[in-house]
Amino acid sequence: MPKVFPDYREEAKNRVIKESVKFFSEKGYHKTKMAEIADSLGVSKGAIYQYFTSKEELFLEVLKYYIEYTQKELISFLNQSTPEDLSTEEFFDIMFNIEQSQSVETLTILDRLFPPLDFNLAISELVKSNPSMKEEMTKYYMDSINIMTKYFEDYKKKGAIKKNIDTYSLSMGITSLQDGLMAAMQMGIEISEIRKTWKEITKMILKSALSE
Amino acid sequence: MPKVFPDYREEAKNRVIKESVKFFSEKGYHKTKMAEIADSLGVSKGAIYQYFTSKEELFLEVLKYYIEYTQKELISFLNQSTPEDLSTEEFFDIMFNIEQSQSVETLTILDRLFPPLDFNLAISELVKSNPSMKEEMTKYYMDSINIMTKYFEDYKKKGAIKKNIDTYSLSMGITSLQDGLMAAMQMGIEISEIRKTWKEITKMILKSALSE
Amino acid sequence: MPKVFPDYREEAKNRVIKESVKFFSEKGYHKTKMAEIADSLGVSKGAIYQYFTSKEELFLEVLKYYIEYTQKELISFLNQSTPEDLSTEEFFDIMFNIEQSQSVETLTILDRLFPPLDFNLAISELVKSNPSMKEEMTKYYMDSINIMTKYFEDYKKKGAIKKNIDTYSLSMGITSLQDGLMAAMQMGIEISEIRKTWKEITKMILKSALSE
Amino acid sequence: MPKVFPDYREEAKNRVIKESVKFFSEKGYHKTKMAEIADSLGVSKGAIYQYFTSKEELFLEVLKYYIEYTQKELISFLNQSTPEDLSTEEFFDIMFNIEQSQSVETLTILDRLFPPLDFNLAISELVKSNPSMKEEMTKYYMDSINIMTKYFEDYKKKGAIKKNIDTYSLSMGITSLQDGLMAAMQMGIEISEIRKTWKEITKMILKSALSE
DNA sequence: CATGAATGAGTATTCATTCAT
DNA sequence: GATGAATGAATACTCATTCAT
Repeated sequence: MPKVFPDYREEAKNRVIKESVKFFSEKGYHKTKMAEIADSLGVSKGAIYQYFTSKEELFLEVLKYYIEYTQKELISFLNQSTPEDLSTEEFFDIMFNIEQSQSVETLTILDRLFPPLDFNLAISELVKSNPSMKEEMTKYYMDSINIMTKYFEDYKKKGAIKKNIDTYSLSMGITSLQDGLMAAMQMGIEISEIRKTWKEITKMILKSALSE
Repeated sequence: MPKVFPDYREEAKNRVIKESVKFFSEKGYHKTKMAEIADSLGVSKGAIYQYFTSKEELFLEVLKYYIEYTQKELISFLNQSTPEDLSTEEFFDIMFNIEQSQSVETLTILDRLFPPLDFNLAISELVKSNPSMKEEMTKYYMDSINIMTKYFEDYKKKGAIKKNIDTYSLSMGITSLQDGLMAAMQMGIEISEIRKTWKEITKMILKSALSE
Repeated sequence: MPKVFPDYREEAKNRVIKESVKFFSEKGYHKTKMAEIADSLGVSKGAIYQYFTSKEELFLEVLKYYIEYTQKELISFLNQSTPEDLSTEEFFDIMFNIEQSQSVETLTILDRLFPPLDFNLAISELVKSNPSMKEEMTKYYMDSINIMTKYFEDYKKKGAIKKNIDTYSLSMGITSLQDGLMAAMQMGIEISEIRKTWKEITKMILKSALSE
Repeated sequence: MPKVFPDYREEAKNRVIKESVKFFSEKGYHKTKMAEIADSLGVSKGAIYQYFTSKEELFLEVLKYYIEYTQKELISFLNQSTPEDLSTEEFFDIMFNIEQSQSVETLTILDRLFPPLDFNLAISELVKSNPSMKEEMTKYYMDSINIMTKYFEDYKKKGAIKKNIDTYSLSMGITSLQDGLMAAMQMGIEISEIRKTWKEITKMILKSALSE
């Protein structure tokens, strides 16, 4: 591990972030201790503080990492799909970070990622004492909506989506449905139920939105 | 209030719960301190422990109080409305705890209540150290879905809802949409945007679900 | 120890202050640990934090306590003495907190008090990050000068001090001499040497200041 | 500067010392971090440890540097002045490290040096964990006194100072007055006030000490 | 010689909870 | 029942110092 390597610092940060994801997603912000992240990385606590000023900052970076990852997944999916594909199991699995095991019955959440709502408690708490963070989070949230809006707008121009549809509301609706179902997942609702709901509801929405 | 009064205890508990709601909803679970709840009530910390074994228990009671309140609102609304009314501003305002001020422009969130998402999230953290709690919370969540399902089922029998519609998925979809928009509200998205999305999306969903 | 006693809080604070004096004076600000103060008092660390927000605040209170004590000693001495008495061993011993043991040879510094300069390091450090504290300290310092100035001014009116003497400078000079000798004491200079210097120099100063 | 140069080491040490002076004098011992000294020098922390075993040792070297500098100034002044010159503004400015700007009103303390009291005090804390250091510091302190004593003794022999004057006490008195006024300067007392006190008090002392 | 990543011992501070009065 | 002083376990964070490169 050449420590004088130019991008060593950047790589080290990333290693910490990736390790932290596991803990924050599994145990939440407060139950996660700096000591256990350090232990898990096989380094001292001090080492983490070389890269992140505080636990809060580390959490924020973890958050960004996750959000950016998710946005990329979304963009990549949209680039190769038609609106109808949104009602698809594939889209559901990607956006909900679900991994299909051998048997269709056992679905597990990818442990290298995590449901975003697991963070929201911490976010909503941290945001209250750190208003600048709110802006940033809002920005990320809106970005996702805007990406989808542009996508729908394209299809609207092509005539695939009805003229009278507000693509921005459509995007926010679909995003919200996803977020809400993510919460349901956390409440312990069966994934199969959630997946079914996703397919049914998006189908209904799209049926109204798409031109015949 | 004479202390010999039989349900003095019950009333005292309620007073604590109602005061606690403000803090938990405004500052979240961790940032809320037992001391400040006590101060705000004008009693000592010890007094609270006369009624609640722990902060966690208090929080749970607050949760139940909120959920029951919300369920009542939902039931009461459903009792006097047709499915179409779900796309209505009235329903939105009730379910999102929004209070319309004099001017249409200024909408404020009722401070005596608060978005349920914050709760869902606090739960998701607490649930991990108290698994028995998960069941209870899931039960509450499902109850709400079931109430709505029964409601839709009635309309299905009457023929107002198409035969092929899965009313359970419909209910979960609408509930999730609501939860997701609640999250958007917390992210700082304009209430007018959220309301618009709610109206548009529910209208789309219902258009597909309702018989012509 | 009745904890609900009206002035219990005030008394408890004082007990902490008096205990802390020992440690701060002996080991300085940084080497003194909250834990040892607590241990020495036979209470938990938390107990101290009930009365003082921080170590810094505790230190400040200790400081005030000391300064006020010293000012009182000064006032009391001046009230019953003529300027000539300043060159006296008694004054020296009082102002330098020196206690004469059985044998004249063994002089010990009172352990319930402490040389003020021992604090100055901490003060000068803390003052830099807490400008409001500087004002307060300056105020205390000036108060002492002013007390002495008024005293000399009285004697000037009575004709005992020459008309052309600036009593303010005289006061600051004597105070500074004292502070400087206190530092010398800390440097390990023999107390007998310091005492001798005090007597000689004050005598010289007063010889010039007092009317024949 | 070629690294093969024999006293490269010595020069490097000096560079570190001169840079450290700024920080120690401005922020005190504890608030000064090795990292900031290194940064300010544009080198790594490790580099400093090539020349100084520890922060404490560095601080001590800085101290010596300062004391030696001050002693040189004192010696050089005494060599070309009579005792009366001690009451002079020039002596004050030199010993108090004050720099006269264009206008007489704006006096600034040289930032490359700093009041010795700050050092005395830092010593008093460090000395406790490193008693051997005390001797060394005491030696330095006494050296200064002795230099002045010898100086006065010369004048005593010449008959300029009264026979009955203890020149050692006289020296310690003047040194202490200086130290005490240095403390006053740190307390935020106006330099003009301090300078005035210096002139008045030394004049009084010398009036008694010098032969008519 | 120089670097700077990693160390790890050290500590102030917080706060839910208890219990003597 | 009520009080609030005391508890004590729990943890984030600091920074002088080391050492592999």
